[in-house]
Amino acid sequence: MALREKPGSGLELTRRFEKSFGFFWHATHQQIYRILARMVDAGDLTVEVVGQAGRPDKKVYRVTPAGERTLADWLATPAPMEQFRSDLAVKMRGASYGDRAAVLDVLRAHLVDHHVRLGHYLQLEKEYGTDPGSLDDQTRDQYLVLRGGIRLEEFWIGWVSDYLRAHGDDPATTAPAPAPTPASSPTSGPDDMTQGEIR
Amino acid sequence: MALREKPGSGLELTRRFEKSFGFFWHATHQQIYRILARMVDAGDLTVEVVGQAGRPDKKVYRVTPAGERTLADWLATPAPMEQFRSDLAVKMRGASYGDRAAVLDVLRAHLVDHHVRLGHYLQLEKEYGTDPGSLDDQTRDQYLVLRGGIRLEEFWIGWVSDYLRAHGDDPATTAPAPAPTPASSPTSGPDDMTQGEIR
DNA sequence: GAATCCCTTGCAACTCGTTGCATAGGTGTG
DNA sequence: CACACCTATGCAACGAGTTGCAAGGGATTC
Repeated sequence: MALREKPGSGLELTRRFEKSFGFFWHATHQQIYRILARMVDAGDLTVEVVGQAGRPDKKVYRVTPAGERTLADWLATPAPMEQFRSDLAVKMRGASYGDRAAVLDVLRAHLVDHHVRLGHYLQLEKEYGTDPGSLDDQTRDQYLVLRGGIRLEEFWIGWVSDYLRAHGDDPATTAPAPAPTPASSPTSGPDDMTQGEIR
Repeated sequence: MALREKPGSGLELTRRFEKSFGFFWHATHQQIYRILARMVDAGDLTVEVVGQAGRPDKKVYRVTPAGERTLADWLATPAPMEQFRSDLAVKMRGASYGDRAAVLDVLRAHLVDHHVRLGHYLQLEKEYGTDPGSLDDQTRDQYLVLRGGIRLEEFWIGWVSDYLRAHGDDPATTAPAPAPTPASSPTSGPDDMTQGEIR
């Protein structure tokens, strides 16, 4: 996978993944392990078991030339448009079949979540300095993806604010998060919870 | 499900679903059938087999009072934030591990797709008239969800345009779709293709 | 008249992803 | 010392969703 260009073990990768890909792709260690195993089968990776002092052994994975080719191919492959799918949209759409006030509550909660995230992302954005044009290619890509995250949060905030407003609610009371986390917050970030029921 | 408030059969629902939910939730007839069966088990729906002249029998599903309660409960249930997940983001992020020009091509293709969709949605938006405030609750919800679709397309267009621009590409050449489909296009709409490889 | 398509329902098999649990040694806390 | 926790890997089971295929009759087309 695009980030495995630096070798590492399953858990390491999981964490690296979470940290750098976190907000636009989440994966559990389980998934990573399984995919890693599959990729070894396919010849895209090699494994090397490394013993560690005072710790369980770990398996260090490395990308093979074939793997690099696979990756390059994948990158050049046109992907079909992504299917947007959202419980929240369903709730907005179907609000009149239930307690509208309750739905608005749910939306308001989401709104603050998105504000929090946005604040977090904006914080991260600062770390790229004032002139993104001066960054090297890889870092610029990172920056641009982060910009996407920011735009995404703005999209959500705009949308549900619209909805709330149209239903006589004042989204401004769900204030634009005042002071975000001081510098870098270790515990914060894209906190994911378990999935809810669907339909 | 939020739309099954009007009775109908599996295939009918599938089509209704596609038409009204289409762009923010896609479901195949298979899924619908299975979920329908499950909901009958759960007591949220009743079935009635209806014979038709010159056609296979169909099963008409209806929501029970218990089903309405289930739905209302679901609507009021706070859902955890949705996990954004995007191949495209991965490609942008990892473009330097492959042929960047090819990635830009992929992005350009997406850009036109999103422009097309946006055009389509804007067309639909017109049908709601000039004063959305005057709509009844249900129709307004429909309208507001459509607004979300529009915002979503704008998000995508903004994002990938940013990316292209940052990499010396001029997104304007991927022009803002000139003349959209004349009035209502039967064959167009959220056209979905099969999924591509992941990671 | 034959071929083809549509309608309706459904089965089987698969992928992707999640959750819960197990193992097995090492470290830190009360 | 016991308990909880971290690291590291992994199994088993499940749920959601997709694809391919089937059956059986009606309608359309050549």
